[in-house]
Amino acid sequence: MTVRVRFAPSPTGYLHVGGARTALFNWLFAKKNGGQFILRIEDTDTQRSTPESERSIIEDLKWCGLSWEEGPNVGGAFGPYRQSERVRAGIYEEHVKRLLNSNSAYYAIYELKNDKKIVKKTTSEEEANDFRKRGHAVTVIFKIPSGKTIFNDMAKGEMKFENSTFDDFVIVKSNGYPTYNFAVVVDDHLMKISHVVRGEDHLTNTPKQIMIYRAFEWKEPAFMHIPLILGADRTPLSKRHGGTSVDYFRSYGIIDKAFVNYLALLGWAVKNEIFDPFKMVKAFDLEKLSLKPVTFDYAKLEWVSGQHMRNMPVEELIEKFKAWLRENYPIGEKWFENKEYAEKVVEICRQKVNTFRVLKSFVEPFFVEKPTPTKDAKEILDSSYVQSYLLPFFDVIEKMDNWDVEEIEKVIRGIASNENISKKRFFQLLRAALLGQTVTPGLFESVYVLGKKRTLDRIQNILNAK
RNA sequence: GCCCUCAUCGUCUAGUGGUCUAGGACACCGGCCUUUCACGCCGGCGGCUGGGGUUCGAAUCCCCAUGAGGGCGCCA
Repeated sequence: MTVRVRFAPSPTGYLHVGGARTALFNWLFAKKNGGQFILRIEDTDTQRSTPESERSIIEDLKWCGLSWEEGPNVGGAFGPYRQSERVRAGIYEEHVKRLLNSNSAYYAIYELKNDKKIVKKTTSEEEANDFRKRGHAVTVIFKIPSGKTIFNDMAKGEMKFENSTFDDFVIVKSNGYPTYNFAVVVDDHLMKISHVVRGEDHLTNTPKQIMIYRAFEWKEPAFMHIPLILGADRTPLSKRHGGTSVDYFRSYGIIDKAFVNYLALLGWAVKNEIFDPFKMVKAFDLEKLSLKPVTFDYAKLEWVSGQHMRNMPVEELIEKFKAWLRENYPIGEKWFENKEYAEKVVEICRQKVNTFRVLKSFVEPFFVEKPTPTKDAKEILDSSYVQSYLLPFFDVIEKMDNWDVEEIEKVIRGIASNENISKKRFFQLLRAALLGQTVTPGLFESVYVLGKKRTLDRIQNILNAK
């Protein structure tokens, strides 16, 4: 059997980290089994669905590195892949009729001014249309059969539900659109989905859906429900906890691979925690996922990001960093005109930061003509002793022939011990003078990367301002 | 209220009846390195939700309790 899985977001907001994780696990499962990963847009909520949301969800999925064989704007043999388009194609309508005919569903006619109160149930289309013409709201309701519904969840084992614990439920709204529980069944079946892997919030929807499968006499796919992501206080992850959308972490400056790495880590035990999830498909095993709701740990995410920051080839990091700058700090893109210099700068800065946002602040002073001093740096530069230590530094640097880190270190240490100043103060003074910050990459490396000319120019600038 | 799921350090987890005085990672604390902040290295703190069983033996199996999460929409 070919594995076909899908991710089916509703375009009513941003892609949530939980959604991203679900999508990732589906993707991983598909790849591992040589199957297909399908994207379907569930936009049957005409009030809340927006095209912008669909766009941003798709963009965020792509940022995560996910790709799909079938979906909107991609096509495929089982399209269309937007439910609104499927409504227009009459796909659900045709299936509702079958349910009506087999007595598995009925029309509900509501009181004229009260669309909560059902005044009549019927399976006659004619009768329903009649009422509709007279202004009554009409829906189609699925009739819960008697008995039990039993299925096997891939993670949790046998699930058994008494059908009597469920109430008949609406499958077609009065505006003609199918409801979620109905549309998923029809689409998953028609799209030949073999495994439905989704959040645990859908667990109790599953028996309802299975009842529909059985009413159609269709074979249902395999189901697996994965735990939800919670915040530190064990309540559902929300804005109060920090960010919840993929978009948030993206602009926060988390590296894409690290984000996906962390998502995979949530519930998946591996020996080496830092990895490229896309190279781990063989090792991936859905059924080994942990069953308990997981807490989203922002600190660990940052750590994972930092690991990737340092491990990945600089060229690759720079590509990603440039993409981040394009979206968040466009003037930073021109920093990379001098590729060789930029590479060196990034190389020394990446050693100490975890996110692009912080990388940007480390890197920036290397690229601007005259760095704007931070408050701390300004305080140092305003003090009276500045000239007396910067002058000898200038002279010594100017005389240097071999421009290498060891030599620079020797020279700087030399001044610190000759002059009447502590190493710490002197080093901080140089940081402030050269980079306008008191927190910088290693001082000797910084001077080395800046190069002789820039170093001299910057010192000259400070001296002139005195 | 009814139904469903889950339960090992603060967090993510290893563990599948004896090798567990419960292992790792993040966080935290201390130290080293040292030029700031970090990175890195070393060390420390810290946990089997409770109660009953089953068994020679339970983190591991069963039951109950408790706690947490989810569902019970013309939302998905």
